Amino acid sequence: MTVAKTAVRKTVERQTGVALWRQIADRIRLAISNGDYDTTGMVPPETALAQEFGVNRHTVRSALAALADEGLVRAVQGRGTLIERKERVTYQISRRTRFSQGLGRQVKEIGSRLLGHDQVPASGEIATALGLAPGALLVELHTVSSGDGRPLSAAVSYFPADRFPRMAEEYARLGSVTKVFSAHGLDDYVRASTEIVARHADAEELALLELSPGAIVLEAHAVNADLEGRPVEFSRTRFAADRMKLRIET
Amino acid sequence: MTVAKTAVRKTVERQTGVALWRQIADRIRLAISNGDYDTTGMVPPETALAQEFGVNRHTVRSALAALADEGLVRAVQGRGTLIERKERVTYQISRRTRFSQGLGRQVKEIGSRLLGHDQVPASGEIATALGLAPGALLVELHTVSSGDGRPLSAAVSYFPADRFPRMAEEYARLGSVTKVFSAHGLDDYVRASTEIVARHADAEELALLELSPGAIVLEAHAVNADLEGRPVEFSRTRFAADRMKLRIET
DNA sequence: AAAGATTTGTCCGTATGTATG
DNA sequence: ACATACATACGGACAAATCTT
Repeated sequence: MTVAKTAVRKTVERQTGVALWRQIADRIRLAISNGDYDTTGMVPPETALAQEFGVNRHTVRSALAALADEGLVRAVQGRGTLIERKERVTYQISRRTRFSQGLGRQVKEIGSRLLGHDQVPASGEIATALGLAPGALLVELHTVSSGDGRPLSAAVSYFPADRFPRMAEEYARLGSVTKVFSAHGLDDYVRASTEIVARHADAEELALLELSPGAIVLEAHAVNADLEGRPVEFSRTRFAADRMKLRIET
Repeated sequence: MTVAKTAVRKTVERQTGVALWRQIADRIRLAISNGDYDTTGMVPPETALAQEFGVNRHTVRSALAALADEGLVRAVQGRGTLIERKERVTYQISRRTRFSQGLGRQVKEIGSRLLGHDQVPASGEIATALGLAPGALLVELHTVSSGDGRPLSAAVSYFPADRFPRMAEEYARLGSVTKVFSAHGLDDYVRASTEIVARHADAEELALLELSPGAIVLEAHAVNADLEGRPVEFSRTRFAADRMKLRIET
């Protein structure tokens, strides 16, 4: 191919504060989720991986041990390293985005846990997004959602308290924002806008999403509105980036 | 908030393959982009940071040195460590997404560099996305785009060779896919779908986007189609995550 | 069934990077 | 700048489990 030659190392980088075994674990995880090893259902032999990445076999073993610890692969002596789980869950963003709905076909069991709730005054970005005067009362929900036992996202959601006074209690009972909206007489709503940023997870997110340090989160700020265009929800959702893919239909 | 005085390193962890200085650099970078230090425009003193994170001052110095190397902060003897503030550029994704258009209002100067081009047979995901039989000829473009001299994205784009035979040459001349489409008689097109994944940058991306090791890229796979719904472009764009925000209008 | 090849598991030692004081 | 402790990475050798011939 006619590409200008750049002095690019095809191998992993050293002395960067990120251990080689972790960089290699990241690359193998990506290859697995890309389906690169689907023909065999196994990771290539340690010696082959060591050669591919230009490192010692021990280093590859450290990487595979980390992936085994995540439950992504399982090593069997004499046979190889089997892939246990490869799928990234796709989260679809469209005008009719519903959290649980799209996920239902991809995982057997969806979990929604309410970590806590509060009443807070609107301010700044949230007040603007919801079209409220600063100081208007909001219901704040902290939730974690998981698929087949693996945490997928941690969210903080805000709702106008005057319109959805029983939000927290109903959510604890129903486990779905869509159902609580229904219980408050709002039968339909649409996604107005979504903003997405990627960054390293902070300590709280590492704990909530059961991630290891250096992990990445996709943070989405979303506004949902009723059919008259009045905003009904502002949410800040942190997705575990290595377990999720976002799909946007336009 | 009430925090225990002996906050013993709840925030950073050891033996995880990520050096403490890098974990701390990540946290300071996040705090800067959150605007936590906006009142002073400076990072707190090294001793304060060392105490906050429960690490030795040497470790904090390593973290700050890394951030200075990125150009995010500048240490001045006797004064402190000054923040060189940089805003995230917003990239808007909608049915009418045009790369250069939305960026124009946010940066003074947009740069588009053609790294190379090739003719390749369609296969796998790309053939599917473009609705072509495997083996159909494609034009492949490698490009890097920047705003005010900072690299923002690196893309590999594919176009049906029979419909856009002069794609590579015209792009080199016009510097915009939209203009080349026009030159081939395609006056309008729409974004059909976009899939987004976040991951660590590989060695090639670190070089192309001038990132430091451990940096994050947002990878978007997009399909553009003409008004009859026939796909005209498949692109795989890697955005420098710490310089970009994606906005989705639905 | 036996032998050899392949692949993961474990042990030794050495050099360098990271973190503290 | 120095000293100390631990994590990371490398190299080699061999054992144990599995598959192929």
